[in-house]
Amino acid sequence: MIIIETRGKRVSIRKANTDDLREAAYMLLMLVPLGKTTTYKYLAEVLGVHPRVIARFMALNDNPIVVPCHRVIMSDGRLGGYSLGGPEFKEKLLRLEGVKIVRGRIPREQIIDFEDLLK
DNA sequence: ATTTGCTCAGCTC
DNA sequence: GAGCTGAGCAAAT
Repeated sequence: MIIIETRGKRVSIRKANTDDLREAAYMLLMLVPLGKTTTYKYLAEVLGVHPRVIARFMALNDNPIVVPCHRVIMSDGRLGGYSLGGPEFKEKLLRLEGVKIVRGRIPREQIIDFEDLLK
């Protein structure tokens, strides 16, 4: 995979096949610490794909044990979907990890920013 | 807070 | 290759 970065805005020239992108997505996700979350949008921005593609990748996650796809939420703080047990289960998992959910939303502080993470 | 329209890669056939 | 779909987004209401 080749990623060219121009003035802060990322432009990716994707010679990568989808499997490569998938793996990249999973690896980034594994950088998200316990008790924090990230969003489909962030991941999409970093990888230079459409957010829905990230969602698709998560849905196809074949190894939920090592890939914490429940930590990926929507950009507005709402939970988004979860194919293994539904959104209720996703919420349960997050609560279990110490993520606080306020009125159906996850507060900003608990959503990591890849800009910072990758420094 | 809710509705509306846009999106685009993956999927299916 | 054409058409459909969606674990989303953003603007307008």
